[in-house]
Amino acid sequence: MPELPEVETTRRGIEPHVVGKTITSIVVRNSRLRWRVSTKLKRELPGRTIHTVTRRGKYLLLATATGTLILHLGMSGSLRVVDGTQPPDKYDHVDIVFNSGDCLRLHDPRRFGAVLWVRDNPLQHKLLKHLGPEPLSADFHGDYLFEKLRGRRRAIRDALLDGRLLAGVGNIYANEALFAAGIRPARRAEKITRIQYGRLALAIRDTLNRAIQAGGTTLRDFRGSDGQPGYFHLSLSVYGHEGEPCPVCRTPIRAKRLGQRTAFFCPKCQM
DNA sequence: AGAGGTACCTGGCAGC
DNA sequence: TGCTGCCAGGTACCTC
Repeated sequence: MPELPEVETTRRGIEPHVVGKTITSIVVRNSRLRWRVSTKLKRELPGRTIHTVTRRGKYLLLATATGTLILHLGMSGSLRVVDGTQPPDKYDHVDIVFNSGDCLRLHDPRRFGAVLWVRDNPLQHKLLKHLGPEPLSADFHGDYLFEKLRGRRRAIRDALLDGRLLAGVGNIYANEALFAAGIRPARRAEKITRIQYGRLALAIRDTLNRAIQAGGTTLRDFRGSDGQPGYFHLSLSVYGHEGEPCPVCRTPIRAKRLGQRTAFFCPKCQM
């Protein structure tokens, strides 16, 4: 589910409800997420106050004075702020309960998500340390892509999914941005010109920004922190639209297996 | 170093 | 209706 826009939508949704709140307890109903949820959380988090809620790539960082809670939503995770008395459902694996009576509830059917507690600088944690630039930041631009991908033979779609190149872009937005830039997903990175990379960087930024504005993309089960789905799926041009007409030229959209995941493109608009 | 495959897990859906 | 197989928004880790 969640790529950068969905995580950012979640961040904005929970921020006003958790900043300044003090944690009273942690409830772990199923500790078997991507990594086992540490029992340290129950000891160390009560009494801590959340100072900030930030995002790095697809990771959410809830900072306290003594450490940071790192949350990842995996493929199917979502976070909601609910009244602590509300009964959990089958996939509500972790609650972070606050002194206000509210709790931050992690729902994750596939359990690819993560909840980690780190005392040191979270940006130096091994999961975050090697992440590439934020696509919405000033240090991400076409020249960066051109320099980093010079001589690389891999498909551009695969390169865009690599968090070490660029943080937070997943399969949906990689495909959508490539469509907007007129570049085929299977195109070898080394064949793309500096000019085209300039267009691609702008397309990535624009696609992500528009998705955030729409509250993210809901394909199956994504819900924002208010329980509402995102609406960007209504704006998807190619992703999930195999056989349907290209919104620009009406040529049927094609789907192609690239590596382990499906790429979508317009054979006429994308070269 | 880079590329490719596997693994983690469940729900939904197409096809029979 | 029910079973089987395949697919899915992520990414660490392994082998070649």
